[in-house]
Amino acid sequence: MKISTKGRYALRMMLDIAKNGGTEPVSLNDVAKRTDISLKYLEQIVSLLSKNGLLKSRRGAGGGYIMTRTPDKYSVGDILRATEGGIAPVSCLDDEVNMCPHADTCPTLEFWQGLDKVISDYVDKTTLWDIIEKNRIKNGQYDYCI
Amino acid sequence: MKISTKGRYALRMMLDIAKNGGTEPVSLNDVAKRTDISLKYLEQIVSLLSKNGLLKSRRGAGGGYIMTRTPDKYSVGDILRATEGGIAPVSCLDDEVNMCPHADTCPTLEFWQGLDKVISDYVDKTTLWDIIEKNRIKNGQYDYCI
DNA sequence: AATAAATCATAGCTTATAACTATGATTGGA
DNA sequence: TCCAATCATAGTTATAAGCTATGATTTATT
Repeated sequence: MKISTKGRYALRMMLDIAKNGGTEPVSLNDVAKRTDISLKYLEQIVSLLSKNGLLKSRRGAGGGYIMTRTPDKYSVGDILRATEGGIAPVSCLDDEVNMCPHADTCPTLEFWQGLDKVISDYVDKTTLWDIIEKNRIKNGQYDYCI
Repeated sequence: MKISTKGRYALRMMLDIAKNGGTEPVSLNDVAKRTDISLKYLEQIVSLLSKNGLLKSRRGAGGGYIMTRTPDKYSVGDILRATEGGIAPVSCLDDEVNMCPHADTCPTLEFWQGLDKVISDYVDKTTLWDIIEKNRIKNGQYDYCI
């Protein structure tokens, strides 16, 4: 029941780009230094984010990544769904492919659906802006544990 | 972000024992047949449940496992915590051992704590009785997908 | 007392996934 | 033409999941 590093690092990265980016693109190299994640691993994760339309890229020198919307328009759910492979607590709720043949009689399915819902509701209502705003107070030096 | 088979099977097993047990112990062999889980794997999982006081055992012929309380006194959270190794979405929230050195400045910690809370609240408020009761209506043949 | 049915304990095994690292191609501004 | 960046894909290593296997111990029944 753990979020993987992909999801956690993606959140770090998006927060970093939200803070340090403006009209100019933010290079992954800079993100890597600030977030303490290897450039090569970030490249893999960022590819998921841009494939899913959360970031757009500019190639070549002076390039980098730019947000496609304002921080309050990104839910953490958007970010986790793009990078984890489905955030449902059981795989049969992730998509039609994993949907089980006897879902209609499974005694525990309803319970798992309920759990999925409280998780989804929570991650969908929290935005990047919320997280940034709450941390504005303790403005100083920070480090991520997760 | 998936619950493992240990947690899911433990829930199946507890439901099975709740339904099929009374004053007499329920043997794992019977549980194995009904739930379609291998006896050997069930033995491992049940050991976690009895270590944590969720079941008590009677050894020898005619033995098996008996519930220590009524189904409405078991939350699904009890069962998952006994069998998964901590249900928090990030390991630094599981226990003091994994607690991170710079938790006081981590910008995302509060978000994860909030997620942990909605999950805990949900699994703690749902009991075995709730699940059994909801399935009493569709009384017939059933199969678990999960 | 012997047998069989059960739990209990621990080790091993096989597969999948996580978490990266490495190599190199492509793009585009200075 | 550099060089700084993204992009694409393959390879590597470590860890954990998901079991299976072996055998000991306990206890009701015959």
